[in-house]
Amino acid sequence: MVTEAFKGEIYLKVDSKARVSIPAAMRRILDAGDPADDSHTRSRVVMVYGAGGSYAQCFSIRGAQKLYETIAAHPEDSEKRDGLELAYVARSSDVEIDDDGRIVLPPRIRLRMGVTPEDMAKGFNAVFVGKLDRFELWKAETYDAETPDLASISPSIRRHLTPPKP
Amino acid sequence: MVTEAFKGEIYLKVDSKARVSIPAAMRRILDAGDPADDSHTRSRVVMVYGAGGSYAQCFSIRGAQKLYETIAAHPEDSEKRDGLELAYVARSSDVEIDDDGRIVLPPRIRLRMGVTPEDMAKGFNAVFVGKLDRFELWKAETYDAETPDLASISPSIRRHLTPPKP
DNA sequence: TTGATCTCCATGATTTCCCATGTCATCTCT
DNA sequence: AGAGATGACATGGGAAATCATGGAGATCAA
Repeated sequence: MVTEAFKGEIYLKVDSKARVSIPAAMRRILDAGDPADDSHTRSRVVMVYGAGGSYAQCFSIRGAQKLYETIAAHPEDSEKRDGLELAYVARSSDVEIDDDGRIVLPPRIRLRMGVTPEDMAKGFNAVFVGKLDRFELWKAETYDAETPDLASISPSIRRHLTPPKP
Repeated sequence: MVTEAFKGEIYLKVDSKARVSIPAAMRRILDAGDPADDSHTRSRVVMVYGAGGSYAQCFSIRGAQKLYETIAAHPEDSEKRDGLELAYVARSSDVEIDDDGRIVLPPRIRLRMGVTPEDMAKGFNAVFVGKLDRFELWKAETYDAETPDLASISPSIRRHLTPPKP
């Protein structure tokens, strides 16, 4: 049922108006995952900044709906439910993709990513990191610093690529 | 059936006349959720102050109708039904949105939010907090103090994203 | 009349929209 | 094969529209 998935690390520029192009390949997945009713012409991306890490998590509309169903499965008055609503609903925004394939990063997302006023004045680089059902959006500098380089992770990771025996 | 939902945390100013702009994105949802009959030109928001917490809960007209149906599903003479009717029906007001997109906060709502006379004299900041089918309206100061900050909630929250076992 | 409330207007800031440009990769035609 | 056309993408800038907010006058109730 997995149609197509977010993949890859794509570096793109954010300009001084906080605009970024969404990588074309990812944009196509977002388009496909946005039910076409006539309340909105353009497709959208759901950006979450409440779930930890110095990056934003991004979902297609359908991806976000699945997330909300998971949240709604918790009892209405539970603490977990409150926390999840705070992290993934209150601390999220639906962002429209304009006709040039760009979005404007909302202020809170920029905050979460660790974007400084100087970054904004000059523009800065961001990385889109595909994670199958979602992608993450990082400030390039942060991503490069916090992400283990390939040499160190790959041998152990590879070992787990074989499905575990039942 | 999910049309569109309230999301995000938006900080706005309340002036000394108790006026606040409703964030444009939320206003659009309220507009869409207010059936257009000619008894009212302007759209409205249903503000509830009886449900606990130091904030007001706000619904679109349609959202409130759904709420009333839920309440009506409880047996007529049950204690739960009485409580819900008091909290969500008696202690609520329909507030009109003016042509500039603003509302005037009713006194009862201000009371619930913990707004002091000094706050009113100078004006103060409020936060609109989206929760899908409704949004909450807080005094900014209170919200910031009572809401766990991002760093502290996130690691534990993420762990709970797995749906609860039935 | 005196507050209080409602309407309308003004303004600065932001956001949105539209068009232009540069750079690739691909395609077409001789 | 190579020159040039074509089209998709990323990026930049200016003009126009929207948004939040402040204040002045009109209206209403007591």
